[in-house]
Amino acid sequence: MLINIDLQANEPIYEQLKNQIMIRIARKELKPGDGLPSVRIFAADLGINLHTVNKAYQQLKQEGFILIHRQKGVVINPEIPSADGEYEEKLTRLLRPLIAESACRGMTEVEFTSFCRQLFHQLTEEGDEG
Amino acid sequence: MLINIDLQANEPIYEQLKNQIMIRIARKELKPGDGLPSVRIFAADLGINLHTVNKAYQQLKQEGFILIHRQKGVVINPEIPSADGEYEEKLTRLLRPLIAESACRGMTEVEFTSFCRQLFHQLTEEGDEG
DNA sequence: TTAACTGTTATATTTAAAGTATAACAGTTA
DNA sequence: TAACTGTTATACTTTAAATATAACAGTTAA
Repeated sequence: MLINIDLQANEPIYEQLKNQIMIRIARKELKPGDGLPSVRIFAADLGINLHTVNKAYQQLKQEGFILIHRQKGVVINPEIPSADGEYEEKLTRLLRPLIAESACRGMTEVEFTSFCRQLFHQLTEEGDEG
Repeated sequence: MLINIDLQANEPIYEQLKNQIMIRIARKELKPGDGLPSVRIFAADLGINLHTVNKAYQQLKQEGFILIHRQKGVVINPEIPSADGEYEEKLTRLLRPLIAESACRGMTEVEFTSFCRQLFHQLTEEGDEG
């Protein structure tokens, strides 16, 4: 698990952890059924507290990305819930300010969507680890 | 200035304010040279503190969206800085987690970019106020 | 059985950000 | 002079994030 955490960043550590794990699932560096470190091991590796890892795990579990078996450990969910109406609402809420600022700064619709397409590519096609 | 603020939301009030103003600039409901309420008036209208409005204004000024003349008030900047490398870095940092989660949830590149295109349209083409 | 490991829960504490409450200053305008 | 600007300063409360310990319940291997 090559995870980089920036302790100085504005973004909360547990959010960074969630994002890093989701990014690795998208890149297929983490595949369905793959295991994640225990909260204690992961916390020790990253030099952070056990509860911070646990908070990330609990939210990832709540959102359907991982399964937690009491003594078997943490595993990537083979059936991550598809994007539904609720998720699209969340996505809209988060994307709208980014699109607004980009438009204010002169980016066209084509420029913005091309930018997204390129990022999407990097996240799903790049790398040899998957 | 029809601005809606949700005092119960997780998103900080000054962030909501910044976003609402940027969205209205993108929609051309706010045009170059248009004035914004004074910090005191705006705060009173929204039922919040003067400093919260001031914080939003200071950041919008810092990012080039507004001009502040000491006694003349606050005005939409006619020359909002274009998207540069630094902005694209920020945009990448904010978009990557959204794209990763969308990919995990089965959205394709086409579906995601279409979603963005639609949102972009709503923000720049919709409404009669502009 | 014992020891070592899981996730989970509880409690207490520290730190930083967000927001509020007042107050004052300096400059402009009617 | 009075009323309005943005700005700055100080003090306070509330909340979220993160840490520090400790313990519990269940599993697994020695």
